[in-house]
Amino acid sequence: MEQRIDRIKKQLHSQSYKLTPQREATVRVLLENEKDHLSAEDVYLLVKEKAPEIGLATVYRTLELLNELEVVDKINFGDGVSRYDLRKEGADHFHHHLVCIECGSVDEIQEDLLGEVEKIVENDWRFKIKDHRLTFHGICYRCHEKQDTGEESGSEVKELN
Amino acid sequence: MEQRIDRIKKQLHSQSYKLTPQREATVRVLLENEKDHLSAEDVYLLVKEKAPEIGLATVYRTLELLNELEVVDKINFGDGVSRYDLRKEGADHFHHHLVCIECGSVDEIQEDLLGEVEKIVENDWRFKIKDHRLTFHGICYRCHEKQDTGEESGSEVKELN
DNA sequence: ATGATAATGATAATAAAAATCACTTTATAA
DNA sequence: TTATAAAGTGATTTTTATTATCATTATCAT
Ligand SMILES: [Mn+2]
Ligand SMILES: [Mn+2]
Ligand SMILES: [Zn+2]
Ligand SMILES: [Zn+2]
Repeated sequence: MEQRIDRIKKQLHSQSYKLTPQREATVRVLLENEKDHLSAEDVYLLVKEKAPEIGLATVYRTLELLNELEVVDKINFGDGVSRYDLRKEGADHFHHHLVCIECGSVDEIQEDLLGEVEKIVENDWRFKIKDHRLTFHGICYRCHEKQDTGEESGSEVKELN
Repeated sequence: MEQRIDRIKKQLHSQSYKLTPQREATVRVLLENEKDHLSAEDVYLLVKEKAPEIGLATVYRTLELLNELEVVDKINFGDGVSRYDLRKEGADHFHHHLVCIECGSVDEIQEDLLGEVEKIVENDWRFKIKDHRLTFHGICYRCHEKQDTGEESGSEVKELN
């Protein structure tokens, strides 16, 4: 955790940005919620708990900055807000997502899986890939099991797409 | 074209929706711009040319309806607006996209390419895939060539992500 | 210290999408 | 047909995520 923050600090410095208290608080929230997919508003509310003086604009600016530095990836699941996803350190590809249309859960796939596909795209379409977004929509394993037992779904998720 | 509209008409009727003149005009615009990725506003402006009395709200409602019927797919390239993409008839998967970070062009890949990947996801994550979104960000072949000759990019595209 | 620059927070502005509502068109049934 | 309900429309307002503005504060280099 501390080491991770230190490396982000260095990364900021290398582009002559500073790790201000507000930025650090924001980064900490992201690290502490690594598995989640927080919106700017989500981040704002969480940061406020430890740094109540922070402004929403600063959170937006920080997230934008972290996105430029490729510390976070900005992603849109089609529910009307951008979400910010901490990029795994050293990962050379953005991980993939499984969005459950039943319960709204978002699971992650860290495995690349696209190696062959990307080769084909680069060769056949002469397209130099810099990044990708891959999201599957479907039914997660939890909802499969629930359906078997006829249990309730218990979620309040905005309709996707 | 006419046959396609007829099939969409039947599809609407099968769910007891009507193909009103406004809906037909909207569908025609989508068909005539099949290769583009129009926003609701884009569609509105184009429909107005042939049906000037149409309202923006109706266009939004029609696009939402066509999305439910899986006639169009709603997609977000990270530039702040939803775009509507006519689904190829009989296609059982949503096609993929190549977004050029240099010139903003969006090219399409109709080939599936994900067969093996989806098998792995369904087996290893026990996730029943219903749909997917795959977008590559990078440099298109046109911009590659331009870079060789040092030519100008000539685009005014909102920053992606 | 001093002046320059970067960063912040409050607030206003922007704009895409959704909601509202009066009105019109279409379907249904007496 | 007539009337009654339902579906659809267009103008408009409302919502809300994000961006822009701007005065103030913190940081850095001389
Ligand atoms: Mn993720
Ligand atoms: Mn497309
Ligand atoms: Zn689920
Ligand atoms: Zn290009």
